[in-house]
Amino acid sequence: MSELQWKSALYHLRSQIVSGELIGGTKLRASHLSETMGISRTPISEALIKLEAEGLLIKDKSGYTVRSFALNDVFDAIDLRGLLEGAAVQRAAQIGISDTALTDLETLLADIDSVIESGSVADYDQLNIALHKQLTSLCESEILIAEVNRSYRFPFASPSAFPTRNSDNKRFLASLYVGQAQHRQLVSAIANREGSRAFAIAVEHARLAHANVHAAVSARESSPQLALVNAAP
Amino acid sequence: MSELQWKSALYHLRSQIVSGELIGGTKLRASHLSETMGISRTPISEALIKLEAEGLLIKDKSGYTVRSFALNDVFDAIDLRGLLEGAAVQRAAQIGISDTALTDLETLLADIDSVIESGSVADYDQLNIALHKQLTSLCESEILIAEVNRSYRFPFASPSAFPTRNSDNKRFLASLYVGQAQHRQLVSAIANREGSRAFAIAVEHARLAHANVHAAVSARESSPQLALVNAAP
DNA sequence: ATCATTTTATTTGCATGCAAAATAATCAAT
DNA sequence: ATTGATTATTTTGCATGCAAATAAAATGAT
Repeated sequence: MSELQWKSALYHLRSQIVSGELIGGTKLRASHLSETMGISRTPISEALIKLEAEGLLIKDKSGYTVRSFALNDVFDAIDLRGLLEGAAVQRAAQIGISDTALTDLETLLADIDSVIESGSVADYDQLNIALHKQLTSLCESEILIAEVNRSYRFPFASPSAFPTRNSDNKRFLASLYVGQAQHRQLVSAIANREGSRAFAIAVEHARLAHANVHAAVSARESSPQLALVNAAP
Repeated sequence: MSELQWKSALYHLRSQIVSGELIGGTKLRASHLSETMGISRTPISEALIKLEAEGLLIKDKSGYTVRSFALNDVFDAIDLRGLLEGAAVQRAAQIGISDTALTDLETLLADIDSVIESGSVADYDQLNIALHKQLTSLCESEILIAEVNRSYRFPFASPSAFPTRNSDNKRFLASLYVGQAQHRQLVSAIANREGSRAFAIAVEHARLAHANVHAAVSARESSPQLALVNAAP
């Protein structure tokens, strides 16, 4: 497992940014990072270029700066994900899916049911992501799939954002049930070739995350997914 | 005008790819490009990384390859643009726009009318892009605006694709009139705060490009925008 | 103190050298 | 001829040196 230098720099910097360790507005200097990380500037620069393309860094005439996110950016990113996932499932419904694909989806639904009962949030996360990926893949558009996945690049916009924490919280538990009900509606809509229904459900499903963000903010929970978001003005 | 080396490499390579001079599947070697372009490998590598992030190149374990586009990728990219522009104008309609913004839009509409009459396709292109940018900007979501602009990165998906050529062609002239009618409908929907109408018109407006692609393909026109698309299977 | 100007220190953009990896070429054996 | 092993060539990934650009510090003027 050759651990390329630029990759480890990329992963390290990205995790520092999304964890909030590097707050918005921080200037990142290749020469300085090179010293602290003990690797040369060339692979650091590569990592910085890629992080800029991901939208986590902004480049001005001299140097990179960690991007600041306001709360409305969070909502916009969530809505963007809903829009793109919606387009994907709408197309999936229109073209129809195979029996085996439907069986796979139903297996995933059942698995998610059991992890909700068992309360294992880590497993829920993983299965939830798997279901979303599976649903998206059914649209048979490489370009659309790539854009849906790209919309997950900000941690607060990923489908697995917020539900993962505070599993003993009632409101959170309710949102799990609602979300899972929407998953079932989504699969049903696709199976029945109801494209616009599938679209609407996916958009609304993403909107669940709005409520979770609001809850996290008003409870002043230090949610890891919100670490890279600036204090509200 | 400081002409950075990596920028000129980026522009040069990008234009070679979108013009079809470099066809899909071609392998791009930094060392070789360095010699032919007379600049060192470092800025070449930067350009290649950025082109990969743009989706024009694919990187396998060793080296970059020019991406191949099939015809269905073209339609998918056009639909993606329609979806994102649609989301932007829907939001614009929902939040409402200022009087001055509406005046600006109407000025652009009138300008487009006159260039259609005068038949200057280059001017049409520029004004059409300007109108689309203006419309998109009204959604007041930095994140959405960025994604709409990103959806223009493949030349065949940009709003100014196909209409620019064969201005003496009847079918093409008709599509200009239809497109401009849709522009007016779009502005009217936004002014009237009719969000879902605006969305639907934007999606349909992008679909005009489908017909232009079909026409270009069946006429075997060597359309510059289709240069990077592979021969149909 | 505030601001402008010069000086000093960093930092970036680019070139290039080099080892490790990958590709291409050569040859051997079936 | 095809396959496999060996060698030669190219290419990448990384390190690093250097000039030009940028930021920071120091100095001086009001």
